[in-house]
Amino acid sequence: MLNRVVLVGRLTKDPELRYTPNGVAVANFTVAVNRPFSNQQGEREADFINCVIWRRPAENLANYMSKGSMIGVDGRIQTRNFEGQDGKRVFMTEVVADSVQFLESRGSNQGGQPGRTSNQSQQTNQSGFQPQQSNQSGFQSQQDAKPKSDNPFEDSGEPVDLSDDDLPF
Amino acid sequence: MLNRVVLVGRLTKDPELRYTPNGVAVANFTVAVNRPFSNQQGEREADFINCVIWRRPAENLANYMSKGSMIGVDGRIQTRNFEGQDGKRVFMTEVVADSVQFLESRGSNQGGQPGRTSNQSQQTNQSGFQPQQSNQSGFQSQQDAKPKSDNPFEDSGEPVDLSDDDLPF
Amino acid sequence: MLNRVVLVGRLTKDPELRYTPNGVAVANFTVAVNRPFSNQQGEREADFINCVIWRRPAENLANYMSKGSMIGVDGRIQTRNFEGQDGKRVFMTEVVADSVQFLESRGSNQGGQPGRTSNQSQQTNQSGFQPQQSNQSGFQSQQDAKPKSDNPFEDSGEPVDLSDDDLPF
Amino acid sequence: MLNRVVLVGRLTKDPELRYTPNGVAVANFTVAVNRPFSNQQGEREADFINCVIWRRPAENLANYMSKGSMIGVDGRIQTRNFEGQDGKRVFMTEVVADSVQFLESRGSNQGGQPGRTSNQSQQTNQSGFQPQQSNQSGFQSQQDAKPKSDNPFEDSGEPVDLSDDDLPF
DNA sequence: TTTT
DNA sequence: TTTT
Repeated sequence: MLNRVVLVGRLTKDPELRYTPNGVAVANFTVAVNRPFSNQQGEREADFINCVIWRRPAENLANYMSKGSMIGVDGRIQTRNFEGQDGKRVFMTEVVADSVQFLESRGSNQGGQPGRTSNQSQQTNQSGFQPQQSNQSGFQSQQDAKPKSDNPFEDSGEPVDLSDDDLPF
Repeated sequence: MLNRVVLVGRLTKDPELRYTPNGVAVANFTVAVNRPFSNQQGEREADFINCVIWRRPAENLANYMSKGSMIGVDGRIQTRNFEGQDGKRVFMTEVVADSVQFLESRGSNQGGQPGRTSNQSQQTNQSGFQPQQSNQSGFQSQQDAKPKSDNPFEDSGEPVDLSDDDLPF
Repeated sequence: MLNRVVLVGRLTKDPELRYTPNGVAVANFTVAVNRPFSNQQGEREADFINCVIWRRPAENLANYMSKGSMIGVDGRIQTRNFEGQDGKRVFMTEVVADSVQFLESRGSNQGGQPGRTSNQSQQTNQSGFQPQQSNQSGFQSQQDAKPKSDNPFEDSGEPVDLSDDDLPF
Repeated sequence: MLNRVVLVGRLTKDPELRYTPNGVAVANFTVAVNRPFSNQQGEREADFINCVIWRRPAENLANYMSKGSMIGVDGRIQTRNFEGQDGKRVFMTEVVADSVQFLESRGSNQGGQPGRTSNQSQQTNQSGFQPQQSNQSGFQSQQDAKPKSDNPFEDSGEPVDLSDDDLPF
């Protein structure tokens, strides 16, 4: 049974990185993909597609990409259902990403805030490692080492209420 | 912005064919796609993916495929939201199929009820046109002429409460 | 950089299973995919797409599928070039399959030769294990155990002139 | 029969725009897609995938994208064979693009030569229409109007030796 | 409950 | 609120 999804679009907000009780990283994010046609009012609409990614690539995504970043996603559609807070069954459909490609971080052309990894200007960045520059690579998150980061959210790695049952492997 | 989905799986129920007030055919269906791995209990789970298809291919799907039929779907992910019956906003994600491939109708190997198009045995079918035989083609619904059918559901073509706003073109 | 291919079509011949000097299984096969439109002569043409698959799934494919079998392929496009026998550089494009789905073996509906695994009638097969029946599963080759087989070609596993350089991992 | 390809990569050279004797535009181009893994020498290799696109999107591609531009491709694999100049049959595999997405033109971050559409600096471009800026859109070529251009190659539209038999519709 |  |  085949189940394959490929998306290219922009993050509607910063990815949300969490850790399962067992310490497995998982990031949720939403990709806005503009439709290739206009509606009857002549407007271009978009689809807002919920995605999840696990482990190392989850951390890379959270480190390098932020609201507005353009990414590519290769994955599969997953459906789940769970008890809602009102006791009703909630059905949800999301894309489980096998890999994510960093196509362009928000601000990469304007010298703005390049992701949440840094508050210094991109222009004066001396690190030599600038994953947020789309023109340098378009690399995939799976192969990237996890860089040192002073992002307290990520470093804390505090477990949240996430069952390992969601783990696809 | 890229948005591409390919699925192969089985219909969880007969496709539901409707017509917009303007007479445009639209079919809703759900595809069960078995996951390629087992969960922690060692069971194989499936994803149940809601799909829509418009116009002629919608009619072909409803005519030839039924619960249990294996199909291929080529399409894109669409998200919508609407006012639920309880006044709350409902978000939904579905696949809009560009084309559907008929891979095998339920019962095609066992001589059972081949779709809803006929109540005579497949063995004695003299029509010469047997779309439900996966070994004869694997043809795509887009190219197929709509055959005469005494299926009252399809012929009635009664308009239902469906806005043309949903039309993707 | 994204590179994703999904195919559903039929094997134009039996898969060719080989082993690298290191004993790694690799199978070459060609999938015929009918085009969804007719040419100017009103004929339906097909694309004949060369594919490779490695390791266990290669053995499964060779064991269960044969000329005429319908399969699904999920993979990526690979290009290579090598010195031809006439000293000229040969460029080739093929699909490297990550996984293959067995949709229907040739003969599964006609009771003919079901793959190369058996020369007895499908009707009288008592083995209880009939992977070539598309109606029983549509399972993926990755998860299947390699069954006992008296196929001399497969068992010999004789090394051929295949470099491990071709190995994608 | 399903046949779907999605690529994201960079043009290895400027697209080659031609016209059939009937005046139908067609562009050939090659996309380099870096592989997501290293070979045994620890080097990252790439696949160089030949593509074709027809009609309006062919002209848009040639107008806006050039060597080094990053694009997304949604299409299908096509195989053809023809008589080579040495009388031998040549088999070729290429991707027929249904649509192309402009992700980033070469030079869009460095202020270099932005495509072949202009020889003035990107900085001082007053046109208000800057398709080569990936940060402004990521629009698809299908929807774009063909802009006025003084590119002699494109304007001449001289017919070349291209059979309309290649036309996919 | 959305990106450019 | 699921297919084989």
